[in-house]
Amino acid sequence: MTTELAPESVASLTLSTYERLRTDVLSGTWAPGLKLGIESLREHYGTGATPIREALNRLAAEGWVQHMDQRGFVVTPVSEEALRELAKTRIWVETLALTQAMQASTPEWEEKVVLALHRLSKTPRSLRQENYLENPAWEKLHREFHMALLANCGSRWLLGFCEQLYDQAYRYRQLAMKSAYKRRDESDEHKQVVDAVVAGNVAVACAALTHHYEKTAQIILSIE
Amino acid sequence: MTTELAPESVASLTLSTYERLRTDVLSGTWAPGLKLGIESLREHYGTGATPIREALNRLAAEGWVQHMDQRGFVVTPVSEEALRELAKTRIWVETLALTQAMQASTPEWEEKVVLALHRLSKTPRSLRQENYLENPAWEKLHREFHMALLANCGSRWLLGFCEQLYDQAYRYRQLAMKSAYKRRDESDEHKQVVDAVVAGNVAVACAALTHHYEKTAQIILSIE
DNA sequence: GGGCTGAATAATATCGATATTTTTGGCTGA
DNA sequence: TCAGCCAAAAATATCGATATTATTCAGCCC
Repeated sequence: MTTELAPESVASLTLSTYERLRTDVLSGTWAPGLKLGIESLREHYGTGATPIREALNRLAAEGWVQHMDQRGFVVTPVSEEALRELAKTRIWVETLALTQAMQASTPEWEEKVVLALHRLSKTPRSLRQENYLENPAWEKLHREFHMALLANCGSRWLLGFCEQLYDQAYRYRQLAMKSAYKRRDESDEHKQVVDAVVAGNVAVACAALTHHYEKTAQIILSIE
Repeated sequence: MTTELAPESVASLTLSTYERLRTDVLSGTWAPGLKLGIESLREHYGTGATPIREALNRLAAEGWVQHMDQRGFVVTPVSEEALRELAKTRIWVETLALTQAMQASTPEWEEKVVLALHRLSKTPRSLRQENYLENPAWEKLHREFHMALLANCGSRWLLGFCEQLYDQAYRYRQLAMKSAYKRRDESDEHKQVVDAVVAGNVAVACAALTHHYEKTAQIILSIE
């Protein structure tokens, strides 16, 4: 057997194009409803048409873009109704996942959750004091915290659904940030969830998580 | 505006290739773990490499095939453990969807469910009396019945997840059928769910649905 | 004899060009 | 003036060929 090198070192163009395109849709660089012409993307990302098309097909299956047969791709539109539906679904599905995770609780899992919260709380939300500037490190730890919370649910399917919903919600957060930033302190909300998890109180934990998401949705809706 | 023709009449090659490939994976024509070489698929489906690759990318995002970067595609393997996890997840998620659907119940929805059951019960499970031969009409109506049951849940996301899980379970059913067919009468199980839905009893309906899926998984596991 | 090395081989990934399809815009006729 | 229609233009979808990357296998060194 040969020695293994870092697998990411030479990703295929399709993969890296996929990742770049995905990032740009998530971050709102490509606005909702925008037509994504093959030719313009080809130029923008400096590749041939094949990697672009393959990436777009994957993104379409994941719901980030829509594919109209013979008529190209558009960034999936957003709407107030879609956000409400997303938030609702997220509460349902993540509540389910958290319940299962807590029922299968182990000391190792509990420790990972506490650790994830600790790391998150030590990282600043914004890179600048005066006005908001996204902190990639915080975003990464925030996602990891929420996923650590659900990691123990015992179903990769369910976990995958939660990731999808998280990322979808992230896009709405990003789009809202573009128009206005409302200062907010989530750290207390996170802490309440973890406290309930450590105490083993499923009902309280789910309620805290629900409250966290309802508030997020409410803030975004108040901006738009 | 010009007159609209049937939109399916001239599907792009990518789309029709995607559908054919998907069908072949679902039905077990391409066995789990099988390497799907671009060249052989290209010959088999009589197209260029581009439509094949695009279809494979979509299927990869949906979990039907796995994509190893620079190393091609393989049909997602199956395992006893994966089936158990799938069945478990399905019960969780569909129970959730059914609960929400019933809480938002309307006469129209109830009627659609009853109708879907009626149509299903009038269609034979197998095309032949002596031995099992899949009846595509029954399969179609069976899927429609299960989706009608959840259609009222109020979340397209949740509904999409349920469809994914249904189709995944379908593949396991198909694979199991290839080795042995156990005669089974699902019609009674379906009826029990609908009776509880009509009666408005959420707990009983969810229990009946859970029982239905547990039995399915158990039968498949007993074969393998 | 066993494991490593490095060309030969086979496959994937990518490109550039072509064939189809949709869209645009101007023209005609009422 | 406006609807309907045809031709030109733009874009998507697809192909065939090429560049890149993994795999195989024989030969070599230890």
